[in-house]
Amino acid sequence: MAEDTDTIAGAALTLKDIARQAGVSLATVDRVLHNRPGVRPDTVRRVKETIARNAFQPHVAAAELARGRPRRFAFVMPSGPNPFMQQIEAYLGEMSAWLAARRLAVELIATDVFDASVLAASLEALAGDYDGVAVVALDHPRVRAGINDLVDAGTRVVTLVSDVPSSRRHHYIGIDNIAAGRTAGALVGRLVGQKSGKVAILAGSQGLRDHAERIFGFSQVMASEFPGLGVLPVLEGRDEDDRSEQVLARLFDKHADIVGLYNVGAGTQGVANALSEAGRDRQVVFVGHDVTVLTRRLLLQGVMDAAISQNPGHEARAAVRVLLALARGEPILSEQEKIRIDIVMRDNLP
Amino acid sequence: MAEDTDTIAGAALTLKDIARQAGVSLATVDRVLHNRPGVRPDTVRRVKETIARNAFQPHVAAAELARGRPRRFAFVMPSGPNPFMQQIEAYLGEMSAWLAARRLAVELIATDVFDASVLAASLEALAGDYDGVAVVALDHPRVRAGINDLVDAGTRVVTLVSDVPSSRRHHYIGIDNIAAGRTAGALVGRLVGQKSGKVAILAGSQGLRDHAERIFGFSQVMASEFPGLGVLPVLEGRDEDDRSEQVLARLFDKHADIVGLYNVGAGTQGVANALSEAGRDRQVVFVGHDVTVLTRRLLLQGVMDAAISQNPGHEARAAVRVLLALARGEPILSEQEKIRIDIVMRDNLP
DNA sequence: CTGTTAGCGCCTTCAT
DNA sequence: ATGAAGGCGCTAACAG
Repeated sequence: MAEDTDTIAGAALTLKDIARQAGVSLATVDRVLHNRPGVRPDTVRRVKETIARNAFQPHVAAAELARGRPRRFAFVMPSGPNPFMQQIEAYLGEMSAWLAARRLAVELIATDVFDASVLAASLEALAGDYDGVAVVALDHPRVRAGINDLVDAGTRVVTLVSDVPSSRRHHYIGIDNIAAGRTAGALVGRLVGQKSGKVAILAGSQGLRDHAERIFGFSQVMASEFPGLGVLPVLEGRDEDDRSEQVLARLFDKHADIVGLYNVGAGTQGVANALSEAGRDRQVVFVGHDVTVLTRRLLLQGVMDAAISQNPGHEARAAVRVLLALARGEPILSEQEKIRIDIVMRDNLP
Repeated sequence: MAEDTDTIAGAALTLKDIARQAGVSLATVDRVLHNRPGVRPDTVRRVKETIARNAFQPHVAAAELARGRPRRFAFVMPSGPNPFMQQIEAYLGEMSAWLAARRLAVELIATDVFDASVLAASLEALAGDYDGVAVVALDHPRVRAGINDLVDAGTRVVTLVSDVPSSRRHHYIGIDNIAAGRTAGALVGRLVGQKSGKVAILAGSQGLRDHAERIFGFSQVMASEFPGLGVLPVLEGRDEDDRSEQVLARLFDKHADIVGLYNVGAGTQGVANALSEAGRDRQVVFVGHDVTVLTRRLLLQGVMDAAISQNPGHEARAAVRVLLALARGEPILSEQEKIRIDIVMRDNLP
């Protein structure tokens, strides 16, 4: 019986064992383990060595139990009725039993995240009350300062969906929007195939960092790989259905040779309306973002050809896990927490 | 400041609180909590009611600590040098610190999973020694019996990558292969575009359940949505490079009008060789499975157009998490543990 | 600077 | 059928 066994992780030493081996007390090992002051340098060295030699891992369950007080995390989210954000909140809700069993309290804080001073004020108000904060952040100097202040106060901070790379946040939970735009471009180009013609881009606003990045990636690919397809100037629909429909309708009137359409943000219903009223919903290759009830239906109907998606459930859970790992001082499983750019077509709808 | 707060999970009751409220002792509550015998029916009812009324959640950390003995999980994996399986094993290795901190021991057991009696024997040998078993299973009556015996003995069992739906395994960690085949079909069809011609299918063996299912899904989509593309009879390459190259070379000789190619299993290097030697690596739309060093390179080179992938890291972690949740009696976050069918193209390579 | 000690909340014998 | 009591491994006072 060709059998071969290999064990991953087995050890079971305790703090006490380390203390004995190093010739010190429990408390001293604990101090070293948490880089707390009050230990002579060479004692530190001796203890660290013993820990390393034994590949000692403190038992998280014991540590958690001994802490006493529960951990509190805050999620600072946009106050408007954004379906994607609502999905994230819903998935947090699904975790409630999981959270309760670990004595973790998650609080949702709704704010106008598009107003830098309001958002910054909300962040300031959190100081000291939470072990960790996840925030859908606007990239603005005041917000950056707010984040940095929290970090300085010892709070763990992760940015969610929208990043502030220049801040000292511990982690970003979200996708690379430039790559997402490139992916959209490759799909539009490939799905259009041999045909030549024009490609339209509709964004919420080019002032939004994520939209701008997606457009950048999209244009990059179109220019370098599909030079036969002319890209029309970017339209703005403010992520609203009505406005999106109007600007697109006007565009369809002007150009009869549109073969592809990239919707960078929301306003999807408006896009679908404009396409069907122009009678072009089957001819134009239409790629957009996120899987919602609406995009799901459009994909099934064949109106939409592909959706670029970031998994909201994954983002919700990753944010909690990363905040928890940071708070505990545990390593982060980076491959697990990385948010992928999903290509969703009709047959692999989740 | 438009601010609104909402708390998810807050409680912090303990077993003792429940005991006092129900007018019984700690031990009795514990018995009820774990459906252990030795409690009068109406006491059970009273305690359960108190638990429900307070939405009481036992603290996992305390439970884990009190158990004393560590948990042992076994992963029964194919013994051959399969790159995909090696990836799963590597990701398990990456979790070792995480596992150690939770006093979980994971053991890899290499077996000839393609021989039903050998696999069944391996499973039998595990009885009683493990809290949970993950197995890459062949769908065969003897294997099914082996799985059921383990389940009956109280071991938690999950099937990994390859399922035995008729067994009583607690969970399947893997993708829906029919949907994966459909996704491949939709991609080949859409990427071929206007051109007409023939589509080739290369599988390892049609006797393998997952390969058969993928072919089924693929053919379904081709027939219903791309009737203009003729599907050639399925070739078999035994997942070997040499053989795959040979059978494809012969096919390319016979048919000058091949526009699409679906590689259902492994042997990818052979496929690439055959394509380039026939000078058709840029004209034929080539879709295959899994992201490996090789398929990654082929995607970047433009030889391969898309890879259908199941995330091996996700599968490894999901298997561990599900076994752990089952062992603890915790609910499973089904959306988290579901393995998605990933479409990977050049621009969204992970 | 270092050690001692009392829990954290639950599980598990062992009594009753 | 039920209860009492001792730990599991770590943290956090408090002593020295």
